[in-house]
Amino acid sequence: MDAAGRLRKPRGRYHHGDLRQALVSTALRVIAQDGVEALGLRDLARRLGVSHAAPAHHFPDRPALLVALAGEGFVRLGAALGAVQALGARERLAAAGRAFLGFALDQPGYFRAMFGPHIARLPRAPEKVARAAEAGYGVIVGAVEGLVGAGDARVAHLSFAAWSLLHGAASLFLDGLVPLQIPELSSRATLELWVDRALASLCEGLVPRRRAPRRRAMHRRSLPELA
Amino acid sequence: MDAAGRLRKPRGRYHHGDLRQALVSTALRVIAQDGVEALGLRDLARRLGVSHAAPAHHFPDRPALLVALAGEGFVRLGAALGAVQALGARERLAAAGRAFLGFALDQPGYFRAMFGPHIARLPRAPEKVARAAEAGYGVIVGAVEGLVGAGDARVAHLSFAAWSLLHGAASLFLDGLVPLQIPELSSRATLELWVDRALASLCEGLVPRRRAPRRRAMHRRSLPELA
DNA sequence: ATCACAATCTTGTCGATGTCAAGATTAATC
DNA sequence: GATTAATCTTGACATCGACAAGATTGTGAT
Repeated sequence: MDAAGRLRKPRGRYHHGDLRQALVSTALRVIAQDGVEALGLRDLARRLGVSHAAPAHHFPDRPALLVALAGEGFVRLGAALGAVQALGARERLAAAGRAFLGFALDQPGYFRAMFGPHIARLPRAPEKVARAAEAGYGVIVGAVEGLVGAGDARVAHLSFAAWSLLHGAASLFLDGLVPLQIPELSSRATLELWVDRALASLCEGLVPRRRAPRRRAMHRRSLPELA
Repeated sequence: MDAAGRLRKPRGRYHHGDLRQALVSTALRVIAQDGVEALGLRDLARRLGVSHAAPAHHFPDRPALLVALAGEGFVRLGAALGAVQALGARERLAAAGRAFLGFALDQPGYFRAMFGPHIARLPRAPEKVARAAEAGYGVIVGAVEGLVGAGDARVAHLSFAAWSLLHGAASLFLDGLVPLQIPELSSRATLELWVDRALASLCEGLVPRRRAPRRRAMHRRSLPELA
């Protein structure tokens, strides 16, 4: 097998040599460019110069390929988030946020495969994905615990808020829903800065640095319309 | 035409009578249950007791149906958000957040059609969708302006943070990615409460109520890994 | 009333897809 | 070097979105 990252199969050869890896990387490129919906097995085979049924020998069906992508994606995200663990309690959450957002923007293929709307309906994925996602989420929770102390009731709140914020920002940006509305946010650097500030604001609001009179109140406002 | 909300075509009749509306409402049900990917024109026709080519007379192709759903969804979301405008500046943002989240949870079909990853790639949609989404986003911006004053540099930051938070929370919940990780969040009421608190925390952090020494600093921490 | 026209629905077809089955070719192992 | 396993190919089938052409029904002018 050749060391070079060849994708298309040479015309003479019968075997591709590294079809599985080629399928994965090409699928990631397709998803990054045109979304999960645009991913087709026959199309992949065509791009790689291989017969339409060849992919089936590496991934039994389309869902299996997506599950494999999501699984590898979670491993990579876990690695990126794990590197944050070494940091001090004060900077860990901010670093985790930057790592998450950076992963989403750098690897949109993985991100979409991991967090797309299809993921919950993927056969065989839920348990595996849930466990892997839990690991990533655990890093966020750990960082928050380092901030407010483990066992604090605010841990769950702040973790979830941070997770939602990061997921929302990444999704909006990747799906092209942000630049249309907020011209300032067309650049990636601005997005990262703003998310960084928003995360800091969240902490500031939920766990004020100055010893303010510990008011976890402010929520006794009325809930108008929703039950 | 019968007033009752009939869906399937009576066996004797040649015309359905209200096929367009039946297509829309059935499509919403399908999307709410199984996602946008599961939406098929032939499947819809089958459910409604109509030939496989009948839908084409109301929606030329699949993207057109999705665009129509997204369009109507934006109208409804706009109405829900518009009702917030009457409120006082202090409560407007929280109310807008609850309205947005309530819409997403009550109308998951519309929400997915509006904010799914496909939306940016939908032909003819971008301009229309962008304008409609801008209107909804404008309500958020307006509410924030009522809080910190128009022209304030923090308006854009806080608006974007709130939007990301709401979008992320709604997406995670609808895609089944939350309950697996955070058992407390299996109930909708808890989700709404937590989002409400998170939104309040965001405000608290970015625009402190007490006259704290205006420190928009805290961002001079180093940016370790990302460029 | 009736006639023409437009709207609506049906049947038939085409190319493309995912999946399965069976055979061909190459690599690996004893 | 022969046998076995892995890999790839060809062929087929059901299903899908889309197009074309014909059938049926509602509408409006005369």
